[in-house]
Amino acid sequence: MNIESFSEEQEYLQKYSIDAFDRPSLATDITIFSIMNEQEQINIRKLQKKALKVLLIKRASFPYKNYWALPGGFCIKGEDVIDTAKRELYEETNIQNAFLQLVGAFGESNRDPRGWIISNAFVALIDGELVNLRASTDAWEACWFSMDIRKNEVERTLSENSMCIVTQYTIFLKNSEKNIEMKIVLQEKKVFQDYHETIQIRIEESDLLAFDHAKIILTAYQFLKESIEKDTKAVFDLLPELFTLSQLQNVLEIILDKALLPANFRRKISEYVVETDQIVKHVGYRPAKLFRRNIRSFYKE
Amino acid sequence: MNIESFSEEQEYLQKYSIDAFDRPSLATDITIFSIMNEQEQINIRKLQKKALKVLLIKRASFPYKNYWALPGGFCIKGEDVIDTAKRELYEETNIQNAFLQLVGAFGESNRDPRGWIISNAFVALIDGELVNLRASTDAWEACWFSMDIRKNEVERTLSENSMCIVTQYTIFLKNSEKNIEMKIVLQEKKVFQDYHETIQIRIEESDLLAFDHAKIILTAYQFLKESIEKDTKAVFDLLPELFTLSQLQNVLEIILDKALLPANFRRKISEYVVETDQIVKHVGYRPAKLFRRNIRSFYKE
DNA sequence: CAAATAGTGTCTTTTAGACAATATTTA
DNA sequence: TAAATATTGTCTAAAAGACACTATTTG
Repeated sequence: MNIESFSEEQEYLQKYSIDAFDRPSLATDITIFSIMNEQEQINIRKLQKKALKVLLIKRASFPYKNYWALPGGFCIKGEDVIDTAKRELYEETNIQNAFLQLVGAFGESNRDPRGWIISNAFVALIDGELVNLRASTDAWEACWFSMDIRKNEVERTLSENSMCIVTQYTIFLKNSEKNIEMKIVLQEKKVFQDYHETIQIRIEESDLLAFDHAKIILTAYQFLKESIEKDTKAVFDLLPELFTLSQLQNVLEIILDKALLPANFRRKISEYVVETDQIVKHVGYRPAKLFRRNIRSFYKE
Repeated sequence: MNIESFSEEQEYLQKYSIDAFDRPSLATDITIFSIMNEQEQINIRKLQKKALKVLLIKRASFPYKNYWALPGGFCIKGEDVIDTAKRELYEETNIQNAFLQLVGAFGESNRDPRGWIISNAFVALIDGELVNLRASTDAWEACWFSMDIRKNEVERTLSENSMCIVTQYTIFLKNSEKNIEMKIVLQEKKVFQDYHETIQIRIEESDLLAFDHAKIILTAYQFLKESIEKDTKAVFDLLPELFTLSQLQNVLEIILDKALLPANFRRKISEYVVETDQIVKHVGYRPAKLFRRNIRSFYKE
């Protein structure tokens, strides 16, 4: 840039007022998924049942006071969006070091009664057993909800060059200790026309979930499922450093929502794991070897 | 919600001032990729060479006056983020109906000299031949740049439980008619430590590209490549309604950056396409059949 | 007919799926 | 030793890769 245009630019910037246009508040919402034990162990002779869980926080203030919501909060000046997400997540739940991925921008005009608030939604998979959630106080109450999601195709029209699929999703969120159960219903409409695809999600029933968080959770879930379907390796984020192959298989089965045959499963993931010399202890049956990820296999080329 | 808490909430909202906190301006930037003819046909007896292209706009005002930038602009109140992207894209380039996908949120504090401006970046693949770009004026000048990207591993350290890979990307952007060439250099650092991955991209050399758009373009390119590697079907967005299998193969080869064998390629994509009774005309060699997508194969289950 | 691209057939290798069998531990 | 899970071996089917071949059009 030459000198003239530099000073011209300086002048321009001095006159520039960022307040000339309306600005939104920018927030983040984070969907944290984990695969955890369904409940306390009943039979020591049996393997623990596991379930997909999502982390929610009870809102202590308006709007949606006493409703449940995703952790998250507003961007602070000078902070990159993902750093906002990390900070809020830590403040509200005590989770650090999650690998956050952006899954969507939610900006429908009526999504927040306080005004024009746009949310960038992130998702992360973590091993929930490793986290000590912040203790509940009057202001905070974070807890895990088991998540059961059911898909039901409502309508499908197909022609040579267009199609429309309407799917209804029913999500059950449940926390047994607190005896809370929620039923969320959403409708997704996928339209393909003029060689162009559009997807819309509408909340039909939101129960005790605040804002448009039902929509965010569904989007995050679809993101999780697709990323693991396309690349199995993403599943390791859900596991501790050391794990057994059955644990790994179980986690994968829950997300993919289908059973896998041990022999085939083991063959397939063998390159991603390394055997350690450690073994699971105190189980009422043959103990399994502990494995860890094979980092080399992740980053080879 | 009962009556009391409803009126309590109303009261809260009346007192609530959205101006209590600093807010960012929210912008969108859209990376449009296309696979187009490299230049005018020279030899009618030969197939046209094609290349990956990206759409840029010359900035007519400060900041970065006379630099090239991605199409995009600021969110208007009441508008969802993706609608901003669609509107700006149409206004600046005349493109409609692109399938936009969110690829990242860019909010580094120094990314825009005007102040705190966060950008949600979208990517779309289109068939550039179908678009009549808005004619250039004093204010607008949109044009396609061929994009050549080179990857070079600078450093790799691997241990049992951590790793660091530094990769340098050099991007050449070129428009022959206007005789513009740009060379962009970026460095990507991938670190895996404590069972947790982080990725950072730094611009080393940005040439005539405005803002942090070099970073956005690289991110969008990686997104494009990965989505097509994971699911071939995404490639159809880059093609017109009717296409030959060689065109399809060529497009795929450019993105995946590797050669494919015709027989195997055809077998693999056969379920996604339907033969039409039309044929390519005016070519100096055996004309190819024209195909279109098989929508049924996209949405079967 | 030569050049150039379009399109097919088939063999081999790799990967995925199914299923049966064996191994190890503890109540 | 019975119950429960861990682990391995092998057959089969499907998908991916390699390569040679034939077909069609136009200058």
